[in-house]
Amino acid sequence: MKKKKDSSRYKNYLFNYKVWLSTITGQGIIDEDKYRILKLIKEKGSLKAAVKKVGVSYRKAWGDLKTAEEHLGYQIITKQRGGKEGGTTVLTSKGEKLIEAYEALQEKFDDSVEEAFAEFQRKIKENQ
Amino acid sequence: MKKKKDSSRYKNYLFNYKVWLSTITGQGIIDEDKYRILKLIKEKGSLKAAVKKVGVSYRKAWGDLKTAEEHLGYQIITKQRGGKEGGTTVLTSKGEKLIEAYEALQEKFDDSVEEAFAEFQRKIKENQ
DNA sequence: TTGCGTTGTGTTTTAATATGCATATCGTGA
DNA sequence: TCACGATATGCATATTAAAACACAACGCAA
Repeated sequence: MKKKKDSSRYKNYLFNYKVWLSTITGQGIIDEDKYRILKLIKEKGSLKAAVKKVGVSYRKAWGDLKTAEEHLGYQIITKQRGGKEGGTTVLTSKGEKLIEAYEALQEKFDDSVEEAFAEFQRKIKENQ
Repeated sequence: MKKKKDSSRYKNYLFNYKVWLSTITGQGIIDEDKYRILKLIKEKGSLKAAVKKVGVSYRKAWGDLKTAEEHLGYQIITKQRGGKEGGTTVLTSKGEKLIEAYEALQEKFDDSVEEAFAEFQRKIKENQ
């Protein structure tokens, strides 16, 4: 049995919300999972270790990162096969900028939507 | 070949975002599709007509609405079989409140995240 | 030169969702 | 009382995304 992963941003309300970014053609750029993987790559220097912790398959994460790079038009990670450790994956400086931008975005979202959520809930509550 | 439906909220940026609400246990309450269906029910008085326009199967929409009602704890639509037209589906007043609250939420999102998006994009642009 | 551990990638399997189909139920109006 | 058209719902099929699997490729270190 696989544990169910949920990348929602939990709020102090009855409801969740999720946000993710994609290109206008629908290609995924970054979401909570990919963000966590990138953070762990930065920490561990290994994609394999990162996906294990996040609980997503290596195959999928590898493909997702490749897709994201293609659509961004630049590399966010640099990978190496072989060597003492078997190989490594590290963030490029652009990759670091990406996660910083994503963090800032999430922070702004958290702040700015709080009121919207509170109001939604208040309106829904009137229905009880 | 089925046409791919996308319930993203398109912005004047390179990116999209999607928002949807669920209970904290992950049960879907409302998203863009369900919102559109409810609007069309209000307009047409028919679930069948609504799902046709939105492009989702009657079977699914019917089940989703039922689930949403179970988790909200009240009815958002009232349905009738038989009669001149074969049957009808209309919104309850609580259903109307729900879509109003959802509209207000989306509006607030649109307003409040605009700045966050702009800043994200500005940061990402530095990467080019 | 062999083994190790990780990246790289196609193929197969599995699981989750949605669709499609079949058929019952109902209420009006002809 | 019969046909119509929409709702109601189980079930079988199809679709899709993800996971699992299986190896190849690589480079260091013993």
